[in-house]
Amino acid sequence: MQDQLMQQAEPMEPSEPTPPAAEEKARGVTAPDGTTKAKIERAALVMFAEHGVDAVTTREIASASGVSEGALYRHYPGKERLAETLFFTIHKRLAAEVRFAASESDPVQEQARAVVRAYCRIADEDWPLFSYHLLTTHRFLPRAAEAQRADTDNPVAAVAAVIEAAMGRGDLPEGDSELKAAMALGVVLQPALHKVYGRIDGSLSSLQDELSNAVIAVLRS
Amino acid sequence: MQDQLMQQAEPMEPSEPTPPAAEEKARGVTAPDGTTKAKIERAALVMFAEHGVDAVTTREIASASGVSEGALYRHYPGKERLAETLFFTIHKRLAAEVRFAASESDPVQEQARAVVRAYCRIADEDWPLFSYHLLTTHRFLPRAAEAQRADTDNPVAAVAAVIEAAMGRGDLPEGDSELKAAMALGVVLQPALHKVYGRIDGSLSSLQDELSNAVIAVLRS
DNA sequence: AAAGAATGAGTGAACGCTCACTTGACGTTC
DNA sequence: GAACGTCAAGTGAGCGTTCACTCATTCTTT
Repeated sequence: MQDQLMQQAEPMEPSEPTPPAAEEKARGVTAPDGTTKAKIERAALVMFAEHGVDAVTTREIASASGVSEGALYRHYPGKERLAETLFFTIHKRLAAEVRFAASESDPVQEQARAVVRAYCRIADEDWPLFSYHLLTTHRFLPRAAEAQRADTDNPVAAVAAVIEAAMGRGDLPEGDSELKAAMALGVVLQPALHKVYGRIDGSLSSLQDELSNAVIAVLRS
Repeated sequence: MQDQLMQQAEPMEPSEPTPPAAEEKARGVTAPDGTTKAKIERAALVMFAEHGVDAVTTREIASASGVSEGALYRHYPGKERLAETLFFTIHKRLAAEVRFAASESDPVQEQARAVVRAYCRIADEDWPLFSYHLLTTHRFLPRAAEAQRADTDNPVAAVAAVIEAAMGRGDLPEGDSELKAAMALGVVLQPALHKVYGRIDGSLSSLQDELSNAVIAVLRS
């Protein structure tokens, strides 16, 4: 990206392969940090989240991650599969975290608080990954519609399961658990979206009390 | 679309220019029904909503609306502006309907019910338009970030204004009206999204009581 | 030296958009 | 009322560009 000049510039040490001006850390999503695969994933993720999958070219991903375009194809069969992998990585992780957070607490209010806290933590820890998931759900979910209900776990099913269990326990009034799950998720995800649009600043975690209270109110409504 | 065969086929009456098998009605979004512009808009809208703006080609839009590709460029400077026009048409309409619905009722619960009812009605009346808006917000909103706060009215600002007024009136406890607006919108929009994904069936209106109750619960939380 | 990883110029296909042309409705002239 | 001119609307083959992907070659590691 920095033109052809730097080719015969000073021979920087190989243990620091990224240019000095670069500030991005290459946290892996699927691969161990520092590997070529991780660099590709991180660069793709950040750009996908900002501009959308279609607006980012393979050349741009290569250039931003400091590797060649061909290297991308050694690790992924194509751009689409790369985008899909990134999506489902966090998709499955969110589901797992929801189930875990709910399993650690008891009355449904505490479960709600724990789940909201987990969502906020994940979002703040890796905002590009979280916002990418938020913005591209409609690209990948319909395709996996069958796999959805079958093997692949997902956040919605996880939340619905928690609600259903609470209903069975008498913690919540009986009702449509799918709808309750959707509404509860909306309470958290819409503010997250507004953060993407710049209408809300600060971390999501700083809102967790208000979010939790609203979620609990929805569940009881 | 139907090959070259039909050129010298039976001479169908000119008052019925659409092929007999066609079932789409060409409800206009910006233009009067039946016009070429309306046909283009409707076809583009349906395909954009289903596959995303980038996945639909101008050739496909032309073929689906039964006009030539060139005709599209007589009415719009390009595909992107077509997509943008469709988006902002409903964007502004939603804002106007929110303000109107809120102005017609008094205590904030009734306002919430009226606004939710309006949202559900619009969604059910023209689901392609509504779901297109839902799925492409992140494509157009950031661009209009400045215009957003200035001249162009928008649903979020409208909802926030209603909430703020209710707070001033003492109808609701004081609090962050932007956040409350986001959460309240999420309660409605996330179930709408789930309808897009096929996780929820039936009209949105059939859920309006549950949605209203949840929205009110959020506002009071 | 052999295998694995990375390179980057090259390729073919697809796409948004253009433009010379056709069509038909309407007005004007004699 | 026939001939002509004008104009808006529509057409579709074709143009230039972009992009995902390939592969012969080079570098790196063991």
